[in-house]
Amino acid sequence: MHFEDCLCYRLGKTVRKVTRAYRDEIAAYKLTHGQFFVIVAVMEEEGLLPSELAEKTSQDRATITGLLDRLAKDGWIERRPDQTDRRSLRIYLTDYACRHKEAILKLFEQTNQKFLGCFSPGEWRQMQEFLDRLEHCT
Amino acid sequence: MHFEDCLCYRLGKTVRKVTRAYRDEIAAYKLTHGQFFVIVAVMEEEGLLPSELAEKTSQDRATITGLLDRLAKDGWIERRPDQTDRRSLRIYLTDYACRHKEAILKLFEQTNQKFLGCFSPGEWRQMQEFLDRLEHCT
DNA sequence: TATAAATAGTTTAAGTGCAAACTATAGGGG
DNA sequence: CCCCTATAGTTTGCACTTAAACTATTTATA
Repeated sequence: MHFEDCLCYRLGKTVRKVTRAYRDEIAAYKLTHGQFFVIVAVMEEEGLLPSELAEKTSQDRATITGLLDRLAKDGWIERRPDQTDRRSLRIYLTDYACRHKEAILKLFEQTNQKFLGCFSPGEWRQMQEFLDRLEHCT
Repeated sequence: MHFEDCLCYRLGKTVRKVTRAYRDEIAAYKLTHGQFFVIVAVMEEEGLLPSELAEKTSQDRATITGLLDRLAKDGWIERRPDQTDRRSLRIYLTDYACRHKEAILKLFEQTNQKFLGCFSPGEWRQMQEFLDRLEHCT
């Protein structure tokens, strides 16, 4: 059995390479790829809860806390208390983030396209199906 | 553009789920999946350099240093000086690791099979081809 | 209405990932 | 032989990941 046939290893290797390429694309904004996905998610819909952002980006709630911490510190987002549930927070863009909204969303689109461009639509559907299967074959 | 069509996000999501499943499989040995791959690599061939293990497992040299630190602390491997190049180290199994060698390699095989079992041989080749393409399409 | 259970978010601790700087050693001209 | 460069491994610093514990608040139920 070679490592190339170990799925966990194989996926990890690919994700590290793709993540690095992604990082280079978005370097201009000094955002990590994780921060980038969260800010895009907020730009797509403001006022979500951290837990909803965790769901939307498929990440742990604790991870989102850290990402929001850094996005807030760097002036991209702000946490506002929910009007009715004092446990909850609502995430909004700062003015700074609003000014960069169009450019960020465009960069997101372009960068994704760059990778998706390696696949025909049929291949991409096939790839998605493989990934779905993996997530559920446990 | 939905997140499901963002390759970096999509792969990250899958790798997190697969890694978690993998972790559950090997939990009995109190090894993380990263440590597990390194110890398997050493079991397949003793006496390699850390840099060769980094190459073999597709990880950064600095990451390997940390993994070897913990494997050494937990009594799995030992670093021995190279006979001719005093910069180099050679990685060997401890007696403890030797006693668990067969079981570990078997577990590696079984766990991989569990995931590979979700794919027909042709599908797995297709998947490998997709991953290779992604790694090179930058 | 007390009280127990559930929920939202955070914190903590340990490990992974990686760029950049660092130490020690080796090897190649001059 | 000396100096420059390359190499092996480590360290440092910061970010991500996750499990588990924790705080504050809300909801359900007895």
